[in-house]
Amino acid sequence: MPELPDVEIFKRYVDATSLHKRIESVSVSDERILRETTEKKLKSGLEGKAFDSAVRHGKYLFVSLDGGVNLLMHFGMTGFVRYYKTTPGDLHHTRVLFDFDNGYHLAYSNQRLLGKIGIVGSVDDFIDKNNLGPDAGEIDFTVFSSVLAKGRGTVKGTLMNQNNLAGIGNIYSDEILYQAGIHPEHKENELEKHQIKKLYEAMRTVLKTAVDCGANPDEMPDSYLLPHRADGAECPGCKGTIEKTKISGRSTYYCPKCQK
DNA sequence: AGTACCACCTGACGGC
DNA sequence: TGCCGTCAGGTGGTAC
Repeated sequence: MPELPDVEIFKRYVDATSLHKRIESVSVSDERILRETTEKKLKSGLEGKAFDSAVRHGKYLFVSLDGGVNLLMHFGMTGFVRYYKTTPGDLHHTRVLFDFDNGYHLAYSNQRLLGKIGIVGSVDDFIDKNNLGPDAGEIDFTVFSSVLAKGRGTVKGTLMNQNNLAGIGNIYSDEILYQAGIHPEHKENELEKHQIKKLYEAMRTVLKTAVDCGANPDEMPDSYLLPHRADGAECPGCKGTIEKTKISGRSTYYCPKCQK
């Protein structure tokens, strides 16, 4: 699931539960989730230290520890974190577990193993090295416009490309385009100025609203596509029919009447 | 340089 | 009941 709003919720969750507690031990139950590190390195880097603060960039979460080290977390499609004292019955697929000195635990769960856990020094270096664009929640209008002006692909593809701007995935690109009234296959360099402005405003509003709703579609306004994101569903705007199609291999939902 | 497609994984669901 | 294909909100490599 996790796109920018979801990861922002995870960040707040980690901030609220897991900071300033001594990490007694770290255990990895599936090494395939590790990125450029090993269980041994993770243990030696984290055990005995404490999480200090969490920072999010796009869909990545970095949790800093004393000593200039950061735990890197990416959630893929099925990842999340959970803080608890007694192992919850509905918690499966814990890949990495952090045990704190207060008897509580933080689990990084990820069913499909598409995410990753690692250790990085500087967050800025990581962003540079991976060519991540500015965070979608922070990008200013001028930069946003210049990004959109140069590409020749579909608007949807551009919004989802993490090298352009970081944090938007399949779900929220659909929502943003729906709110902006722009067809997902619109060629990005053929967008008019007022459409780019509208897209930018929609992006900001959607991301903020989603975070305010705890990234939970059930909490979102009825005027949003997310609660109606199904083939044949009723468009909350025009009462027409939501259609499903595929754009660059990803399932895409949109309203043909509202989005031109 | 930019875009399209497949592989990486697991599990749920519908059809036969 | 069981097997099979398909699909799922991400990313990175490779091939055009």
